[in-house]
Amino acid sequence: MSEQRTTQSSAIIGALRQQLNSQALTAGNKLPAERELADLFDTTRITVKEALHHLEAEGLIYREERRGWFVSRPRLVYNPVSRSHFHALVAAQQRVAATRVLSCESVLAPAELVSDMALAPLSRLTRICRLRSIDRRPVLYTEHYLIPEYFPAIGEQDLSQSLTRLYEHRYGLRYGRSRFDICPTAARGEAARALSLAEGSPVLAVTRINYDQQGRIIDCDREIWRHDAVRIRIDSQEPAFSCV
Amino acid sequence: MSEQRTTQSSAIIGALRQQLNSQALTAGNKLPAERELADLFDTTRITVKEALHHLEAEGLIYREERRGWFVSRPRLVYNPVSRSHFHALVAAQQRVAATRVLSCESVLAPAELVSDMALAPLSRLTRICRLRSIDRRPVLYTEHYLIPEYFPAIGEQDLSQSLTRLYEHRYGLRYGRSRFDICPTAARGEAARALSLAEGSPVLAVTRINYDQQGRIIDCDREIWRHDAVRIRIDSQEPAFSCV
DNA sequence: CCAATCCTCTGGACTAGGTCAGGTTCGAAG
DNA sequence: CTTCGAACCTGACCTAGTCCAGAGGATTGG
Repeated sequence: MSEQRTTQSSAIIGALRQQLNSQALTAGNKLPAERELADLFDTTRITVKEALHHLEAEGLIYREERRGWFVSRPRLVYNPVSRSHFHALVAAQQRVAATRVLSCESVLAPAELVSDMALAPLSRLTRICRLRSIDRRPVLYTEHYLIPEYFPAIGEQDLSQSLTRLYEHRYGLRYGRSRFDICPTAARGEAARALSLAEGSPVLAVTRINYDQQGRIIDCDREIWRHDAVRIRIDSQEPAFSCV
Repeated sequence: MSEQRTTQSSAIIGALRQQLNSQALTAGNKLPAERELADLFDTTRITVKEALHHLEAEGLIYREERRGWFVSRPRLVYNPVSRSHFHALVAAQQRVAATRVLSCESVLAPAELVSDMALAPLSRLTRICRLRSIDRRPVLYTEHYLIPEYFPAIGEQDLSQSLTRLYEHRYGLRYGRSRFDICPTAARGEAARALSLAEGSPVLAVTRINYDQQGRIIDCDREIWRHDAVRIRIDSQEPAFSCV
């Protein structure tokens, strides 16, 4: 309303935003093809694409490679600090979760983990890659790097369930403290492919290093979330943290 | 190295990434103009732009409106849960902080805050807008919404310092618990202008609702971070949190 | 009934430019 | 020494297409 100089792409953004608000386009719906939108707004595909990228950055819509643009569903509210199980968390928000195990193998520890996890150089770790979906849409790619000594024969277990539960029930390991890093970045490589995202799409990377109750590092996991699928919520109970 | 079908834009990305790694382009440096890069790589500006947007999404470079593209500095490691003071935090990471107060006025409570803060409809709140910089680059736009009854004549105080400190020293209010929401989204309106970001650039929005030690809501603040300027790090001390 | 094939729709990647407006700089006027 | 304007630099925004490859549905042959 207070916008005077209105560019074409912001006009498209406004029009689509209104459609989204007014429920004319509802969650899961497919938008018209880029070419159709270009005709509709009497402009070129590049301009339309720019508007779509804008709404994508806001998290209102997302694209699937060569399938089209779709209206995003509400973000999953996620508290990485509470050790909630993905399936339970998703179910609690009236959504349907699924987990697919992509791989479980022994790998050379990546360079950045050697320092983060205080490993000997050239250590080997067990890497578990999984892809998790909400309402059939892949939203989370995870890589777990485990210290193999603590997890003998983990490859024979059912890895599509909660690993936290598996650690505890099967290996008697309980988490003590953890360190979380939350970093907005871009999808690359395996994660981009698994989430069927274009290389370079914005994602939220959550890395955590987990210690057991004796303070030993037991594993590290990297979560790559589609940026529009999640909202992180943390309740700090008491001001029990020191000031810098 | 394992990329077989290499697109032009990914070739540009690779070349620039290498320059960035090899310190040929170091933090704060300006990249060649888009037109120059297009000549250099013998392609069009649109293709170059796409590559630059990719590196921007990763957080390696950033742009300033009509000034050019620059190499990002290391991200500030930020723990929103610990109540650290911005200036102290930045100084601890060998950087220079600055705060500019943009405005301090009484406003009608925005609709979403009425429910979040459990206010009466049409309540008035005191809004303080500030812009914070690291090494002279604006990286954080904040809006604080205060319950006016608790903060008489706050407009006459020095608002460029830590508000936490002001609350405590001047008004005798100490934080109890807080709720944080961390949400990757896109810059819009005032925040985009203040951070001199193009509308639609990715940002990280951190919203928190603060309660005092008696459990009364005392204020709410919304932080809009340039997405490449920050890495959130949280240490969970003990597994004192319940599972969902 | 099923599988292989083809055909269409879609976004991905790209070319080759143009116009515009805000930012910077530097010289000339005061 | 300061101020103000012109020239120039830069990204922002836009046109008008082309070609390609993956996804998915329809058709066809066994």
